[in-house]
Amino acid sequence: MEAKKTPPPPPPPPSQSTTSTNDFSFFDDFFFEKPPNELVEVGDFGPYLYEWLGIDDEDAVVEAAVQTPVNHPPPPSSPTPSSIILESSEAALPPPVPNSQNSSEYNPAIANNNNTTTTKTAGHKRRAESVAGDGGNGSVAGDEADDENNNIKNRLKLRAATMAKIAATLTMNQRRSDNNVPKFAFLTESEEEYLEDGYRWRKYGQKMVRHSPFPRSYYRCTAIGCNVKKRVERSPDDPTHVMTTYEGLHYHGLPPELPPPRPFSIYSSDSIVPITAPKPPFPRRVKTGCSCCRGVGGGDGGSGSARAGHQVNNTIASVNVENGAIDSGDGSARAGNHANNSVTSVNVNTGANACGGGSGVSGVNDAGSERSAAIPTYVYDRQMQFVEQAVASLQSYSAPNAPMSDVTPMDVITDNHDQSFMDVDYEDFFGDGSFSDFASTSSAPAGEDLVGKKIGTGLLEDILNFSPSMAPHPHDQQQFLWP
DNA sequence: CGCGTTTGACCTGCGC
DNA sequence: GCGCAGGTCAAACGCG
Repeated sequence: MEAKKTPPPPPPPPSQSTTSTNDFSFFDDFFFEKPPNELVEVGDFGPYLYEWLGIDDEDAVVEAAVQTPVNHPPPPSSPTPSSIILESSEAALPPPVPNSQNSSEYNPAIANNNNTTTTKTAGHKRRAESVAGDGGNGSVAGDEADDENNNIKNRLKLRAATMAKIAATLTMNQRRSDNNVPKFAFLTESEEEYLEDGYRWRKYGQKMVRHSPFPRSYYRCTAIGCNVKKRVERSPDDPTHVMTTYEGLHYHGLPPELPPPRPFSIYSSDSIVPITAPKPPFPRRVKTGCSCCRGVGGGDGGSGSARAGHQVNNTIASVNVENGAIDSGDGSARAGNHANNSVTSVNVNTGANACGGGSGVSGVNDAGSERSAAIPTYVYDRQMQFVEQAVASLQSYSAPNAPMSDVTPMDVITDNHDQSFMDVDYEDFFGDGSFSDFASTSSAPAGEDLVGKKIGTGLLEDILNFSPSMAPHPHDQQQFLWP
């Protein structure tokens, strides 16, 4: 890596003795929150890394990583993103290359080429840069590019091996309590227990829960290496609503047999129209009929296989995104894949202090309250990833004529490392309401990427305006070089 | 036969 | 320490 990259603050020694291999707490703040383009280097950890890993040398680390391939097809021109495979914690990691078809995104070499002072800038900046036509689609010439890619490869491998080691070290319950796994939830008015979202899920459990007469079903994403899970249950308070909670992020695309997500906008506007709305009826991966077709009824046990045949008039009453230690506990639901679905609010929370948003409560967080902290842009990026995925799912599988005008301003709540809150009203930085930039689709008109720049810049300005005296986290300082 | 679901058992954390 | 609750496992089962 070039010298212009400011070394991250070295983590404390993993442990005072080599025996406490379970002490990985020092990764929480540093390791797991590396932005998408920031890969762990050996030097980041000082001499303790291999000792902590119990591995003799770097070759062994890399070798271990190479032996754990993932079958995800890498995006074009991406520097070996598929080398990452993690047993449990990968959901918490930003993707080496996110769901984007812009090959220049998340390419540190290219990003560096564009701006030598913002090596640590996150994805949205690079999006904006590439659209600005200042070389964002360019490439690093010759050996320099090769060296850079090799460097990235090696560090990816190292991170993979390290994370695998960590995962192997974690006990089951340590994994369960991983605070870094993002969670987001939907509450959907639907007769169906299971609402298609475009991903393929495998059910691995069902259980009656105390607070509800309805069973809770547990699903895992079936994509290789993907650890995203979701819980599905009917709301005990309002049985007309289905709650679905997602845990983790998909770092892969939709199954190929599915239609790609439509570009979209979730913001309230009469003028909003889907950009490339598919013509109904949509292709669907529906296995069995819904209740209107075969009468699932309110059946308890054994109802887990009830796939949606079609959902009509679903209403997304709330979307709650959370990356915090505290589970919102409100479950969720996602958009049905059919007619007249609507989103009434989106609530994002990546902070350790969860909003605890109640289920189905629209606009859980009051905009403008408790503005105090700055957030790193990569945290913001992760927020946007959550939202991107969540809303993309909703939008992709909702009807083209869904009454999106019902959407209310989105609140974003996050925290910094000090866990203080910042609360930004959606309208503050999503000024024109367009959210399409984050759909990471190749079909979005180029102009929409400018929207992304606008959003990001606005957010940072908003943050800074509300926290002028807040010293940023050491990781953050470079993040705020966003022009 | 393969794949996904079902479902009882098991594991773990937490409160008392 | 015990019981409860949530989450997960895995063998059995069912369907295409």
